[in-house]
Amino acid sequence: MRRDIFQAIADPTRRAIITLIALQAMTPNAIADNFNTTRQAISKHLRILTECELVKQEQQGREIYYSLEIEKMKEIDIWMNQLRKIWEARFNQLGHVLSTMKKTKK
Amino acid sequence: MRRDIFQAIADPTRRAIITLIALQAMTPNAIADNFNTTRQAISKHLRILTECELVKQEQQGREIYYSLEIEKMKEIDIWMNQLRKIWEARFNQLGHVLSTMKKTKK
DNA sequence: ACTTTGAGCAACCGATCAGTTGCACGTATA
DNA sequence: TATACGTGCAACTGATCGGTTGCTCAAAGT
Repeated sequence: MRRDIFQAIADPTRRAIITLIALQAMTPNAIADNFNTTRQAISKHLRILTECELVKQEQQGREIYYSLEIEKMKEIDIWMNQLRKIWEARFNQLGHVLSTMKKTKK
Repeated sequence: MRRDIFQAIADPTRRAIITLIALQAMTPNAIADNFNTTRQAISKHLRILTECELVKQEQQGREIYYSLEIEKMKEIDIWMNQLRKIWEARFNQLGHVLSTMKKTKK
């Protein structure tokens, strides 16, 4: 199974779950109350989120509290920053080309 | 069709395409040279990226150059920042709880 | 002990996805 | 004008997805 973060956050329901549990740990039932689906469907989403370590569980009696693994979210930042770097490199390159053109003109 | 950015970047091939054209505009054929798939498959990916405005086209004779729409990428930043805000709010709240506990202890 | 409650797991279903093959169309080039 | 090239589009296929229903199991409540 090729579960990665980007696939995990692709689904709107999963993004909503992430937003929900970002504020406080919640049980599957409590999470499901916020959606128009069955608890099992939410459970499936939680399994996917757990599989790619975006979420961690904490058993408390027969209840399981799910909370966000903030560190893992940074992987998205990392990708975005890599992209920004490439973009800036391109921008500098363009600047270089422009200054070269200027020089040539001289 | 519910094409949104998050679904667009869920696919690894599409992320690779984004990284490729972030540096410079490229034609579908040139892009396809970097992958083990057919040109048509890449064309499909480009259509999806175009549909959610992550990519823009520029016709040049019979060739079409695709380049990255950096502004659109910021939508990911926006979501991440919203999440960060929630996370920080939670952190402050936790701090408040801790200080309240301290006071109670006194 | 019996019942209720919270939760995960498995099997199924329709929809969507990523990829392929085949085709059509416009633009260069000979 | 005939041919090669670059591209998009449509139809098909196997795989995956998101969701439902039904089951089991363990922990709480009576």
